[in-house]
Amino acid sequence: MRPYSAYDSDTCSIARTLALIGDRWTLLVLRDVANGVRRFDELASHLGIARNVLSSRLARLAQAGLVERTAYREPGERERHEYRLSGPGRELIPILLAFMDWGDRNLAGPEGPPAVIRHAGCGARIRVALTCEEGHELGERPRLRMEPGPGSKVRSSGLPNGR
Amino acid sequence: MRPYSAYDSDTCSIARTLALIGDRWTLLVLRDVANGVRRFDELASHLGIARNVLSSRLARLAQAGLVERTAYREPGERERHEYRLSGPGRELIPILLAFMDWGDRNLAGPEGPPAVIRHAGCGARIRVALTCEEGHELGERPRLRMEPGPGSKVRSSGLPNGR
DNA sequence: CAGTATCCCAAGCGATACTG
DNA sequence: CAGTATCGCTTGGGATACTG
Repeated sequence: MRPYSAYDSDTCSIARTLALIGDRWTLLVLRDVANGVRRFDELASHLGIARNVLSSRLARLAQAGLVERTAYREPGERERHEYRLSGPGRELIPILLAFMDWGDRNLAGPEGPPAVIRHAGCGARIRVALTCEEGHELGERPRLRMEPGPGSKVRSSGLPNGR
Repeated sequence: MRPYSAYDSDTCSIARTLALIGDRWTLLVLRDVANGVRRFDELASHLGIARNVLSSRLARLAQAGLVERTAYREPGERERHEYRLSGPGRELIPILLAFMDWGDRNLAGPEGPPAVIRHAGCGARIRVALTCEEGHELGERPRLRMEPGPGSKVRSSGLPNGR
């Protein structure tokens, strides 16, 4: 069986996702949009991001289909635009919550976490968990095994340095 | 009730975590280390990362306590070093799996996912899921509510632009 | 093999000015 | 208000050379 490093690093869902949203600002933009910050200026002001950068991030997210840019008009007002998560965009929420969970546990001060996520229906806290499709409980230190999938790609090691 | 944008953007577990591991390479380094790639040269070669950058990332991760750098010596060999995830580092695994899950669903080609994670015990696939502490099932589009926690911080809007 | 140090470049970012 | 365009800088990163 091949070692992990025999497989191409870029042909990996983590690497691919990172290439799309793995820069300094994108995840924070998505966090804000997920929390109902919908207008350009409000995003810019809350995040403290440069306007051109925000513009380019929103454009990329819209093109990738993670965010929808829609026009609307409140009575008496002129037309405005707003940004919302699309379907695939909402599927990113576990990523945001996984970051939040880790930060809460490892980087929060003694006061406690800066924010709490609750189930809107019952008010209980939401957590990110790993589940086994057989239904087994996975404790704190689950034993995982990674194996190549159908889309795996072995590294073409023709070049001198194996790249 | 204050809108989300009234709270400081940096005082957020997502922002804090991102400040630590949210650059172009760190998560990939962690992915490799989590998969048993333990030696410097193997990491450098597999990732295609510049050696100085790898060096600085590993140093930061070691200092933050996410990765442990240990010396060891195989019989007859000279001393070597290896990198492994520490306890807090292993807690990052849900983040990695959340990225992987999203990429599998949204960025994989028709062949299927490049890799599969299984429960070492039973061989069933592992998924990332959101759970409610009351035990409610959370479907595809769970209704979540974010509320300020004890460590929340309202934006100090003394400056002209509200920063 | 396992790094560290140096050099240089380019992407990414911030500030600002401008347009609908 | 909601962006786009331009400019200049800073920093992250790549290549390479060097040391234990």
